[in-house]
Amino acid sequence: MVNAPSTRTSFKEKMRQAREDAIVQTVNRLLAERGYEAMTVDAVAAEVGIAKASLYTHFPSKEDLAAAAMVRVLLQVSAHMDGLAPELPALARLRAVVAWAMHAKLAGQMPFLPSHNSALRATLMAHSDYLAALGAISARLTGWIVAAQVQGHLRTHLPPQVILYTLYARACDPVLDYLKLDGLYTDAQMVDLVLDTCFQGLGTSSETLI
Amino acid sequence: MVNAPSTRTSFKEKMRQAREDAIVQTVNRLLAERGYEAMTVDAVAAEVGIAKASLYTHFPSKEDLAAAAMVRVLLQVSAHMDGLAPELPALARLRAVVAWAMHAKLAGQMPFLPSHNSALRATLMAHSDYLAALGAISARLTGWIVAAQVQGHLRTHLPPQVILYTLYARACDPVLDYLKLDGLYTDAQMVDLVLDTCFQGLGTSSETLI
DNA sequence: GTCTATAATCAGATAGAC
DNA sequence: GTCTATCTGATTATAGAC
Repeated sequence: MVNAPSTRTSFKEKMRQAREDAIVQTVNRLLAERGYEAMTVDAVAAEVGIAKASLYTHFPSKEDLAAAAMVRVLLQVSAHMDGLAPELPALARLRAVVAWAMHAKLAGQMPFLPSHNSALRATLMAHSDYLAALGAISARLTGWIVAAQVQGHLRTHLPPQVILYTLYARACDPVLDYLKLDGLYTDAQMVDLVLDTCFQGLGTSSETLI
Repeated sequence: MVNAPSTRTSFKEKMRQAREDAIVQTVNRLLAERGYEAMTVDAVAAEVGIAKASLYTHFPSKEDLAAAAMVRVLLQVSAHMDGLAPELPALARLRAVVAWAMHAKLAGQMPFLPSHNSALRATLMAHSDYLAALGAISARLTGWIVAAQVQGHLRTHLPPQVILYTLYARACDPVLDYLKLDGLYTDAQMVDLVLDTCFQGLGTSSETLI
């Protein structure tokens, strides 16, 4: 037997996986550039360089395409979290995760966060892989948030949930888009500025106005 | 002459204006709920209770419809700014404007901020009324920001432009959407929480806060 | 001036050739 | 398995009746 069936299957599966990666990466970029509604399946197929019908052999619908892209990002975030030194203070790890996401956004690889009630939101909320990845990340981040509060690095009267949402929102902050349009700062400077406003706030500590 | 032409014209113009207001208000809400792409002209016409063709006698295109809604919000913001007591510190006025926008968002009356490069963005950037209103508000807010920095209430090493963008972004903060979904807080509590994270930041500092 | 009905276009999804 | 060609439905915009 020259070709063992398992070998052939494995090779084909590998190719298939590679192409799916290329597809999902393209979807990621187009989602970041245009958002879900404005991203067309034709554009995805054209950029990947395959026929639209071939796309549909990999993903049954446009919504699943987007969900796969979101899951990919979540898994990347999770992997990045795994790589952070455990001896770092929890606050430093939180900053690092948000900074990583901001850099991804500036690189055009961070799909928009589904804030407004789009058709996509319902799909994502029914997508078990997405929910699992999001839940896992949220649980870990919440643990870090509580730890940072215990260590006195995050303000304790803010509910952890509020801090978690704020970090998610800052990871996709449109301020980065505006600053990038101005072109006055490097990517690193923009990330530092937005991180600074996020953790330190806009106001001075002396102001006590409400 | 029983009916003076000017009177009839004025009355008709008044009716027309009233209907345009109803249209724009509906557009505002649908933009807030669904975003530009997902808002259909059919839906607008249906909610207003007129035929789609009648809509097109008021506004030549969907894009102009959205632009009118954005201009309406900007004019409302401007009017709100006019109504703020000038003796208030600049920081208090800035907080009040952002708080007003947040309440509008929670009430479903704040159309999304055109952050991602949508088709609408190009239209708005070519819409003179929109640019004029946005420019006027930005100039006034920047003046308040600089004043607050001079008074020591806003951190001086942050460029005013960065603070301005941050305030715009917070006025449409998706954190409000997430908190609202949880349903744990009143509108006022949510606004206070997000304002707090915006101006005070998430982190503690060496100096005591509040 | 408003509405019904329709044109024109575009996007998501699929059938069938190879 | 991939591509060309097509279907189906939705959406923007308009023509023509009243």
